[in-house]
Amino acid sequence: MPRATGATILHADLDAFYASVEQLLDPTLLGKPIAVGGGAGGSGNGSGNGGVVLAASYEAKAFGVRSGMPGWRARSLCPSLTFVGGHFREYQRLGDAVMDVFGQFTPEVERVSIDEAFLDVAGSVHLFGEPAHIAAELRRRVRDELGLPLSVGVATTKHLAKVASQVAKPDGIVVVAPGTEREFLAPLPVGLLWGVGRKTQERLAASGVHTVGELAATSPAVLQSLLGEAVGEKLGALAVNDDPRHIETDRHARSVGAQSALGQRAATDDVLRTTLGFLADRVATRLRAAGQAGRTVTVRVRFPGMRAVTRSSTSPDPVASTLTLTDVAFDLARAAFVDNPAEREVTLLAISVSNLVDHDAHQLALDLDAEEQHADATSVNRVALDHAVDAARSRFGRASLGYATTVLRAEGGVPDEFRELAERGDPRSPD
DNA sequence: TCTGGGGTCCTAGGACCC
DNA sequence: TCTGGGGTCCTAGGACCC
Repeated sequence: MPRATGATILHADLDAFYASVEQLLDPTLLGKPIAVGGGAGGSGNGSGNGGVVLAASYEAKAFGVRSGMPGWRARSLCPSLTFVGGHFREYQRLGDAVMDVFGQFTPEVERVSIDEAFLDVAGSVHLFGEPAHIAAELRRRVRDELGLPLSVGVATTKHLAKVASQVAKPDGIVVVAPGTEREFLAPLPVGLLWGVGRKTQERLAASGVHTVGELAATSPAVLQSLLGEAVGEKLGALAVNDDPRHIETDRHARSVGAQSALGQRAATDDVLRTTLGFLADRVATRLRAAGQAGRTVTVRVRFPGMRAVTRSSTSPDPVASTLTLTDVAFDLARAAFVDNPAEREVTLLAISVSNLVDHDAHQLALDLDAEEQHADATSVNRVALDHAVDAARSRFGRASLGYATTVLRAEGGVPDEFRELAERGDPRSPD
C-alpha cells in the first residue's frame, strides 16, 4: 500500500473534558477534585447516590476516581470529592467550537467523539508550518479562546498519534518522529493501545505480554489464537506500526439507540411498554430528523446482577415510526423474558436501530400509498402522527407533547386531537 | 449498600444460495 | 447419492471506546 511519509497525523484530545468545562463555568472548582455525576433512573444530574461518574478532574483522578465508577465508590476513594451535575448543552457547544478551531487548520478533520479528533495536516504545512508547530498552535488557541486544556499527539499513523496524545496527557504534546515509532512504543503498556481493554490485557498478561515491545515480539499466530483473528491481526500490525492513516471526514452513524437504567423493577407489561415507548420516541425522532429508518431493531434487557441479553429482528421494511418501533421493541423484550423465565425483574432497557437506510417519513408514506392497494390504515396514521408530533415539537418545544401511555394503548388508532394536528400541520403530511 | 448512555466492531452458528 | 467450497444474511453475545 502506498503511504505518505512524515508525521502529519494529529490526534487532539481535550483533557477530562466534562470536568474541565465545569471548572471553566465555575472557577471555584479549579484545582479541586470534582466528578460530573450521572443520575440513575434518568434524572440526569444526580449527585452520586446511585449514579456513576461520567468524568473526573485530574485532581480526582489522582485519588483513583475514574469515569464509569459508581458514585459511592468514588466518594469512598476521595472523601473531598465534589459532585456536580452535567451541563450537557455546554459540552456540545464547546466541543463544536473546538472542532471549528481544528477546521481552520485543515479540512481533513475526523471527529471521533465530542472531545477528540484526528487531523491530517499534510496539506497545511505550507500555510501553517510543521505539524509540531500546528499542534502547538491548536493547543494555544483552544486554551486562549475557549479556556480548555488540550493534548495532542503527532505521528505517522492515526493509532500512533492517539497513543502519543494519551502519553502527552495532561495538557501536553508528544511528537513521534518517523523512524522512532518502535522505540517509542516498546516500553509502553499494551493497555495504551486502542482496542486493548481489561479482558485483552488479562489474556496477554497470562502469556507474559505486558508491553507493546513484548507484543511485537509475539508471533502473529500466537496472538490470533489468543485473541481471535481480527484482534490478533490488528494488534500484531499495530505493535510494528503498520497501521492506516486515512482520515474519514464524513463518518455516518451505523445505528441509533437509547437506553434507560431503571433501578430494579418488576418486569410488568406496563413497565416494559412505558419505558420502551419513551425510548422508541427518542430513537425514532432522531431517525426521522436525520431522514433515516432502520431494518433491524435490537432490544437489550438487563436483569438484576448485570446479566443482559439481546433480542433482535430484521424486517424488509425500514422502521422510523415511533409506535411501530414501540410495538416491535415490546415484542422483543417479552421474548427475552419468555426465554428467561427465572427473571422477573429488569434493571435496564435499551433499543437500538441498525441497518440504516435513507428514508424520510414522506417517502415512507408515498411507498405505503403506492405499494399497498388498500394501504394499512394503521401505518398511514402512524406516519401522520409522527409528522404531527415532530412538527408541533419543532414549534412549541420537545416537551410540548408526546406519545402518552393512553395513545400507546389505543389499539384502534390515533386520537382525534392528533389527527387534527396532522390535518392542519405540515403540508407534506399524508392524508 | 454494585454500575450511565451513546456508540463500534468481531465471532460463531445456522439458514440459505449457487 | 450422504456431502465440497464459497458467499451472504441474520441472531446473540461479548469486548471495547468515549
